[in-house]
Amino acid sequence: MVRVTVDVLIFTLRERALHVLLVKRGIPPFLGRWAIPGGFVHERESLDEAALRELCEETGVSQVYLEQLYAFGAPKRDPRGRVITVAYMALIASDRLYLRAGTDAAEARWWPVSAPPPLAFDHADILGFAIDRLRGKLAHSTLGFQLLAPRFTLAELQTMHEAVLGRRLDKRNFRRRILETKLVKPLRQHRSDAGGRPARLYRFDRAT
Amino acid sequence: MVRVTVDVLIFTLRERALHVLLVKRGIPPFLGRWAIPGGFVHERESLDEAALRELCEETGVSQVYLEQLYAFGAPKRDPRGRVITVAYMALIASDRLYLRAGTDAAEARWWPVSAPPPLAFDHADILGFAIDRLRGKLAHSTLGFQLLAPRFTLAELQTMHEAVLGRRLDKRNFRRRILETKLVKPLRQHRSDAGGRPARLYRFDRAT
DNA sequence: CCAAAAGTGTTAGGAGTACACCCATGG
DNA sequence: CCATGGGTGTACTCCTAACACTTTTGG
Repeated sequence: MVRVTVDVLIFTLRERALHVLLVKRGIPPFLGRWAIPGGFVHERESLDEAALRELCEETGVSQVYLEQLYAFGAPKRDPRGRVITVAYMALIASDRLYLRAGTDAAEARWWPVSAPPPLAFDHADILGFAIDRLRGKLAHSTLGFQLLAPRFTLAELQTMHEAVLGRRLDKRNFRRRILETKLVKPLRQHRSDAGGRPARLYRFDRAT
Repeated sequence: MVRVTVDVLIFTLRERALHVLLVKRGIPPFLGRWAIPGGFVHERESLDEAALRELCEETGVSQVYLEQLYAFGAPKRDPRGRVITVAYMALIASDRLYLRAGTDAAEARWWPVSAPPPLAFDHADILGFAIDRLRGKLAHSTLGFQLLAPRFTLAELQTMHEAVLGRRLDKRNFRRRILETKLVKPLRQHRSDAGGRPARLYRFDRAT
């Protein structure tokens, strides 16, 4: 009989780079190898609910962006037997994150997607699939805002886009394009992190 | 324990309209209702292989375009118990089709996607998902050629696009755009179906 | 006053869209 | 010769991309 798991790719921004949460396996197979967090789907929960549960167990957060990616079902992807996995992608703003102590996993940490460690199972394929999907949807949807705090500067928004896409963007074109969409609403507040002119804060405005 | 099925949406063109193959259920639940053809995933086959197998059982064809769409896993989507289904989409040129006699299903026939019958389970959702995906990918990929015979006229190609998108397209713009892509190669042959000037034939040319 | 980051317009090229007439063939 | 479908070009709009200097603050 087939067993079904969900694996959840949890992305966040740290230090201007896109990171993914991985856990170190405490049991065979692939003991000590890094893996995408996940687990079996329970009898009375939907796939989406299972993914939310895994996400919450791992990070303690809820109310996040979550999207199903793809079902991976090669017969020998898990040496223990027939396991099909449905991969999900979650995006979390780093200000909402505190990694939960005492998880199932022996160890959990953030890895930059530009230089991940060797991964267990077919998880490298799954990670590649997720990054492609994330890049593809960034321009045509509002999912990117999920990686930012509720109030953000345009420089932060641009840095996020650059981190996801892995390339630099033109500041003036970026700002014009963003402001034309009416998806962000300027606030009266400003913020000055380092020395320099304080930046205006914006918030995401789904309505318009 | 969870069971896993694959459901395969098989699309083709008939009489200038996009059609989908549905089967009439011979057993409860939803006895007599129309449904997307599918079946359980076997122990030693991948999801893709299971979808190919179902497709071949239903239509007798192989070597077709097949793409995984989405995994549907609401706990009560099947009243008999926990069944997760992975939906696939297949595209077949009508010249390659002959519906296989003596399938599992009591009856199988083509339905126009613009006016499908009431469907079993959550299959109406799945059909809607598939059509959205097909429309979305038509412009940015070469999958549409799978719905045509190896040699086709530009009018046939345009009719196919119109059938999938559900709207009329401008002839001159369509032809210019297609020819600019270099994806089609003109042949020396022409064809005259009805009265009128014979149309030049083309073939899909993946190489360039 | 100097360093550091924020903020701001114009131009050129390419993509998409609207639109009307002549051509080749069969009957 | 006429009905039928095949085949062609131009102009306008909009989006994208390239590009450099001024402004505001903290130290």
